[in-house]
Amino acid sequence: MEPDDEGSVLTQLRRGTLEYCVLAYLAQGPSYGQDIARALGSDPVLFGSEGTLYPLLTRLRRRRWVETTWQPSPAGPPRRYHALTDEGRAALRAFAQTWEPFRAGVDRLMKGAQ
Amino acid sequence: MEPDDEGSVLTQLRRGTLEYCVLAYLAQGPSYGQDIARALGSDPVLFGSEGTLYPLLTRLRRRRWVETTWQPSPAGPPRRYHALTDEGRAALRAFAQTWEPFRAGVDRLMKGAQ
DNA sequence: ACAAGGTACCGAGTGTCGCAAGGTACTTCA
DNA sequence: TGAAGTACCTTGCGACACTCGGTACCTTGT
Repeated sequence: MEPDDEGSVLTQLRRGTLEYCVLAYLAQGPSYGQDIARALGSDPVLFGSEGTLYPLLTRLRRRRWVETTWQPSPAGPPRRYHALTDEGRAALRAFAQTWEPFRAGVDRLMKGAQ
Repeated sequence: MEPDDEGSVLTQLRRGTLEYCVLAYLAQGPSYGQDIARALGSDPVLFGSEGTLYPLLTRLRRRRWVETTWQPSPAGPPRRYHALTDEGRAALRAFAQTWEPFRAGVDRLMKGAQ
């Protein structure tokens, strides 16, 4: 893929934030893969493809930031619901405190560049 | 390294933005490696170590976003000055237009998570 | 009954890029 | 002459978003 393709700029931007975006979405209530993909995908800026999501969710599970339960679907195969743990909430708060000054720093530099 | 270490969160955040931060700094005037490192390093949020910078500058040069000239230093080895090209300025503008909605999207999700 | 299509989950392989550590070279000054 | 400061550069590594491909479940139409 071309390195100066705009898509790849977004790809790089999403690194490190995507998993916290998922956490933030889960903070509003438990959800399952396809729903998360649709929700974050509705803002095409935040989320690329579904193939990204499942490895990410596995990572969150391994870190015990989410706990999962299988639940039957009204129509279709069962869904794996992901619920934030206390550790997950703490990680999300920690991220928010890192994100804030970072975003401020980038904004300041960008503003100075015009 | 611990995955929930705060340093590594920043490392991931910097991906994709760091090179545009350098471009933004260069938009204020040509500069050389050590000076860029000091300038961005003064905000410890944006910049980690010097080892990151030179590969990054090489990348910018290869994409013709900067042009370099060697100039003698008042004291010490010669410095390689990096100046933004028109292409570099265009890339910076394009990034600013990608960054804006991205940052807005993350902010919105983070705000909704409390 | 059984094929087709929608829903849902998952994994292997790839490439990019920030980082740590280590290395080279030039200049000045004691 | 050797130590200290400045400046540039490379190697090896790890994290993670992405692409592509695959499996399984359930409903519906014929």
